[in-house]
Amino acid sequence: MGSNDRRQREKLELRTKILDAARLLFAAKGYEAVSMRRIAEAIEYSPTAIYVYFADKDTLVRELCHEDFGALAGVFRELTAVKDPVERIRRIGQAYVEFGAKYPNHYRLMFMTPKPFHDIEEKDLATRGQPDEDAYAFLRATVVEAIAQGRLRPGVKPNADLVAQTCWAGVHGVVGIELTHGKDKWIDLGSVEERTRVMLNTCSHGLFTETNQARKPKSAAERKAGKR
Amino acid sequence: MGSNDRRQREKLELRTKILDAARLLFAAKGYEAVSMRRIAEAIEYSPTAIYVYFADKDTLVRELCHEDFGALAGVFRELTAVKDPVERIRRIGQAYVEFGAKYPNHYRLMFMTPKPFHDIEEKDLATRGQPDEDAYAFLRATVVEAIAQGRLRPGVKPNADLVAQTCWAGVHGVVGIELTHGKDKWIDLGSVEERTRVMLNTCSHGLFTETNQARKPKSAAERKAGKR
DNA sequence: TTGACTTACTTAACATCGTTATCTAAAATG
DNA sequence: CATTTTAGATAACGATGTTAAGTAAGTCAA
Repeated sequence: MGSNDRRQREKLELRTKILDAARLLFAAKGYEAVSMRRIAEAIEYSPTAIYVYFADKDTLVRELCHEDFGALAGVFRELTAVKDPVERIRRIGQAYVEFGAKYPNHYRLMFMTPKPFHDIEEKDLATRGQPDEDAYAFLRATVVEAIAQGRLRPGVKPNADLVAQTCWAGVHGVVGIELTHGKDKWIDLGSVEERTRVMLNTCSHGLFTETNQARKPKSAAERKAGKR
Repeated sequence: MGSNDRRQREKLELRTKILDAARLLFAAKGYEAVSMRRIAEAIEYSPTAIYVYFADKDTLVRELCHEDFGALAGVFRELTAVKDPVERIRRIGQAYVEFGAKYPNHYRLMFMTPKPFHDIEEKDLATRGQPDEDAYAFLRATVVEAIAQGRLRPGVKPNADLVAQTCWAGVHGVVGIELTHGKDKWIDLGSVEERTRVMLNTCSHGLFTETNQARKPKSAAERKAGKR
């Protein structure tokens, strides 16, 4: 029946209206500043109407973040074009920091707040391990590629998770410091960009071998190993 | 007058009683779980009595953290004994992660929560730049030492703040991931210890030169440069 | 000793929050 | 047309941080 469709469409409309109103408040003021009553005021409904669409405040805001994470996923997807895995890792890190700096409140909630309980939902389980969807899996896959190409610095344990998590921790730390101390005056923080660059250099040199070194096409070793 | 002294002593007693009660709640359950009313209940006073001693909840808990940070400062102080600056940096990082893992709630508040406004108090200004008191200054001073000894990896900009902040960001990221994703199931996290080790190795090799390399006592370069 | 002032503390209240229970009215369904 | 489902509203509960106003005791000068 057509009217049924219309009702569902209207319902979806209000749902996105709620999300949009919440997004504005959340982006501007953070989690605490978003209250059900203020969202309700913005959309001109009663506060409890929101509970028809979202179980509670937390799932609402998480849903919001989940949506906005499409942006980051999109950037990551584009990075598939970067052939050199180590260079791709650098780009991933750069994109990650840019995202954190641009959406501090989203970042805080997604990466700096322990998830309550419903951490593993069907959705999460479904996208688990697919690089296009799961940002960590994408990083990990790139590390696997780098390891396969023998790009690990000698002495580094060839554990993809460990290496990926170290890269992640590096940029995560840069974002974290920026978000919580970026406006402090007692510490002499440079620009995020520069700190990111130094961190990426550190990870490159600390975990991997130089691109040139491994790719030098005229080395004796390569000529010996090259099959193609 | 003696009775006046007694009164002041009693006042201090209640103050520490408040802090102790708050400490228990805070360490166990975190900032949100600490409510003025519950503290009041624990110390058997009315909730508003606390406001005689602390301006608001935030300053109370920050004061608490400030006290407990003596532990970290103490560990740092002991590290002065480590002669090699790069090794000392490693130890600083290790102590930092251990502190974060041991006192997650303290860590969250001090390093993962933007300070409201009163960031710069007299106390902070007074201890500013003294390595014994200011953990960051201690790290920075060690980096300065390392740079002075020519231990920076070629290509790394000899900016003490930049290098120090990169080391800090590295371990800060390790702690951050541990605190917010340590109990997640969707990600394959190894032990904090191992991740810390890899991160410290990464920073060592990414930012500094090998201890051996710079200290090898029999190299021609050193014999030429050595004055003593 | 007395009277004014100061300090420590309590009671009551305000504004806000997330959330639930209960109700109403409209739409979908048989 | 009667029944059931649904969307949404009103009112309320229990909790929060914080403030205003009151009280009782201590300090101190005359």
